[in-house]
Amino acid sequence: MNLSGPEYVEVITNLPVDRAFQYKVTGRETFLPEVGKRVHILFNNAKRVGYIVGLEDVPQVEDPRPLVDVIDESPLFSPEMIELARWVKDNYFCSWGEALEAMIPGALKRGKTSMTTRVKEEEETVIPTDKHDPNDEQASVLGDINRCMDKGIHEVFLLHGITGSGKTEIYLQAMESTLAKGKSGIMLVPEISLTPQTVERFRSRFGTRVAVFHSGMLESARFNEWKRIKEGEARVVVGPRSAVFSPFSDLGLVVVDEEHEPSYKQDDTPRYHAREVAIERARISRAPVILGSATPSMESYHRAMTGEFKLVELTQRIDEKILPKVKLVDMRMEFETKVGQRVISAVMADALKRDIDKKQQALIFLNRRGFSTSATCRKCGYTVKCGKCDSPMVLHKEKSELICHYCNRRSKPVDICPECKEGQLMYRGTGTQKVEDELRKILPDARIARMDSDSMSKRGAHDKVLRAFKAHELDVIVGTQMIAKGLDFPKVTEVGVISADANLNLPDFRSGERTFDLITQVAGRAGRGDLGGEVIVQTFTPDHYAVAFAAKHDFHGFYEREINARRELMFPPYTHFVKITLRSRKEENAQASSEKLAETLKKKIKDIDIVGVAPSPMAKLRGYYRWNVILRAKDRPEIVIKLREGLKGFRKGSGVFMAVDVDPQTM
DNA sequence: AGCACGCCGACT
DNA sequence: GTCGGCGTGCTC
Repeated sequence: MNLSGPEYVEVITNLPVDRAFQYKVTGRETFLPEVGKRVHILFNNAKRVGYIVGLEDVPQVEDPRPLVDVIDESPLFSPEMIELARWVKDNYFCSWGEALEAMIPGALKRGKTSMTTRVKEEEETVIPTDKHDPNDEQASVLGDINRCMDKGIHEVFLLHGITGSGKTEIYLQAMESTLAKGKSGIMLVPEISLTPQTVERFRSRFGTRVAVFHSGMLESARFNEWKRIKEGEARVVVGPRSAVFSPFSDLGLVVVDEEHEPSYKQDDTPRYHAREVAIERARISRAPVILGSATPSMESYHRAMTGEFKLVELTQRIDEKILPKVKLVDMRMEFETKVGQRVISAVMADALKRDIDKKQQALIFLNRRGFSTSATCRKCGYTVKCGKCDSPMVLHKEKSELICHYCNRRSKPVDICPECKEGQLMYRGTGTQKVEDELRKILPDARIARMDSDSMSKRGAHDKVLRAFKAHELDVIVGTQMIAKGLDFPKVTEVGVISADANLNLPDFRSGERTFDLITQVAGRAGRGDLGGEVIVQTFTPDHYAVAFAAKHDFHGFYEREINARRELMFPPYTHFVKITLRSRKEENAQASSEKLAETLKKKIKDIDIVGVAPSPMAKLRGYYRWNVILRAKDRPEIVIKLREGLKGFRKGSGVFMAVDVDPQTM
């Protein structure tokens, strides 16, 4: 028996069971049981990994089972991180263990203590980049942030700055101050902007003190980086949302770049929002947070307006370049007058020709992969859909396939309607592949490349195209989201948006916001050099406020308009939505269960605001029929507590799966 | 989440 | 008679 140690430990697991279980310490464990260490336990007669969250001297059940062993010599989780996990489960509806486990690499979840890692690739020679002297605006923010760090004050700074206003330089210098004060910092970026260029920028400033996470990293590399952070070797982390859980013991700063990006929300359990976790984590560590964006989320800007966040408007463009002019092309007119100009308008075509003649470059943006977007029968009107999803099959010309963009199911393209077996199918709508074809017709001499996840699947392909573009071995790039962010090419004088309203008709209260963000972001790619720039935006709804304000570079105008609508409709940021999705192979079961759930909640929770019970906008996905129960609440932790209570008696039908999403990014 | 217990239908 | 369907409840 261990005389000094505890007699019992409280253990949680990654099961969706929101409770700790007690185990008996035998005294024969390899290591002393302590809070934050992993253990092996027999739970329900199965061996699994658990996490110690408490020590006890009195048994709560008659005869707790003994620990199998303590895995770790020293704790994996600090008390702060265990608290953070508790916050996550209280705000996002998961178990404590599920939240805790989201914080560590896969190998550790499986009980491993070490991993053989491949020999590190040759250290590249890193050229330190010049540190710019901050201008007045930047110096002022940096001063404020430094004061917070010195006094141990948690404050959230919202940096609203147009492209080129020097946000990244502020991040880098704030991070330098953090390190100078002997603390560590986290820099969150959306996965899509985690390009080699971004990483390079950090490495050049901080060298080997930087740890980097990105998707497509080998598990061993992930483990390695995690260990370097844990051991204090790495002091700065750059990574996507999960990097918010980096195991620093001396956190001094968290930066969330592009804070409005939907990719900060995890779309499986635990369904946390990394920006919100970042704020909570920094609050626990009494550290400042910097949120940065050219198009802040309604949520964050509203919190800045109410004084909860400190708003910093960066108005000076570092190089004093003026913003590019945005020209809207009304595609309704185009359709009426010029048959055959349906993809690229005459205005855009002329501008591109001019641009190429002048030996300048262009970026053409369309947020849709493939050649056409749907295949519809001329006779009976049937649209070819994926057998497993409620979505049209998209023609991909390269491999001559129909592909479902939701489940990746593939089939052979056909000419005759599979429904009526008579009508000819017409392939309608425009994807990046069609745009590429059209561009080659309009600009026969131009060197054109396409960048989307189809053409960029090979490792290094992305980098290769960008390098070629930089060297002006390419004139035009047509691409999806992946060309909308961060690219900085001085010879790009023309930026085209093929369809500004692609997202506008989605049944989602954020569709206006998304459209505004996208146009603004893409527009930011033009005119970054001395040659000036122009943006041409094709739209069927030039009068829509999201399109019109984006064209005028007027964030504040857009915000005012949008926030008023949100207030009137009682939508976020004035409330929180909770989306409960029930899915089943049989549609009746999904429907019956969601109706039953709504009834149960109505009965058990007083004042519950059930906004709707309806099929999900994507009513069928991967062979499952989906129904949503949407709730609305004033306070997030409160609705989570109430929901836990309300769900206690609820029995969903067999074969029905339920997912609870707090603050969903899509409805 | 698993897994066992338990209570009703169609089969060797 | 029994095999097995999945509804229900528990896991220290």
